[in-house]
Amino acid sequence: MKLEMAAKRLAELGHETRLKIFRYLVKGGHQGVPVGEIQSALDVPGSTLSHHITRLVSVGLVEQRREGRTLYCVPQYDELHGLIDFLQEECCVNENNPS
Amino acid sequence: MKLEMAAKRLAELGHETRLKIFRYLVKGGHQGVPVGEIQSALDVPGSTLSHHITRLVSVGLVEQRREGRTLYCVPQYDELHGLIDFLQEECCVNENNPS
DNA sequence: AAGATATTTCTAGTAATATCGAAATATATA
DNA sequence: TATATATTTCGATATTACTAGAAATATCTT
Repeated sequence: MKLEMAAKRLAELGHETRLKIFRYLVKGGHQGVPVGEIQSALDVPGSTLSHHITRLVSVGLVEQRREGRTLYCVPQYDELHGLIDFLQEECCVNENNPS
Repeated sequence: MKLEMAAKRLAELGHETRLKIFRYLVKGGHQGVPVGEIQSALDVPGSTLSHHITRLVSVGLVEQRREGRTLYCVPQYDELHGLIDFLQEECCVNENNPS
């Protein structure tokens, strides 16, 4: 993952409401969670929720799938793991080797 | 880790310059890296760099240790791992169990 | 003490983000 | 077609963050 993308994703997760949303999705599993369920579970006004979900989608951490009137939000586990790997990349390779 | 703290830490990492700084520190190991080395390695103006380091310190992702005129920045690996664990906590526990 | 080195604080202009009610859109059902 | 449900878009305001030059502080050396 490029640093720019990693920073964007971390920034989106770095907001209490969005982090709550994302964790709720991660907990929910691969089938995804309807927007309406997130709304009642987390008690966020619709317009605010929609804004935050749009941002998570915009950086690829969430995708959406429509079934009739219901929009499911699906967390992108691969991107999450890529982000985690990025944070630990080259960990300590310069330990005791001051450049 | 509380959600509020996790969000704060993610937000600080969600900035290109700060993420570069933090990764440089993570790579550098437990002894830490002098501010001046970060400055020349990443080519950031001193006042800007100081501002970003202060923010990383303020959320506990970095600590500092002074040796004479030199300030070493030490990444807090435990906090990083705590953050990573937080992101994966309860992963998929509701898979196929719509509430 | 004077000068050099390392880093921070101050300051201010600019830009980005958060919030949520109201209105709009999309889809289903009667 | 009319109504209900699900979700988004619009719009306006308020708050917070980014940047970097200049000045200040801290420590070391001579």
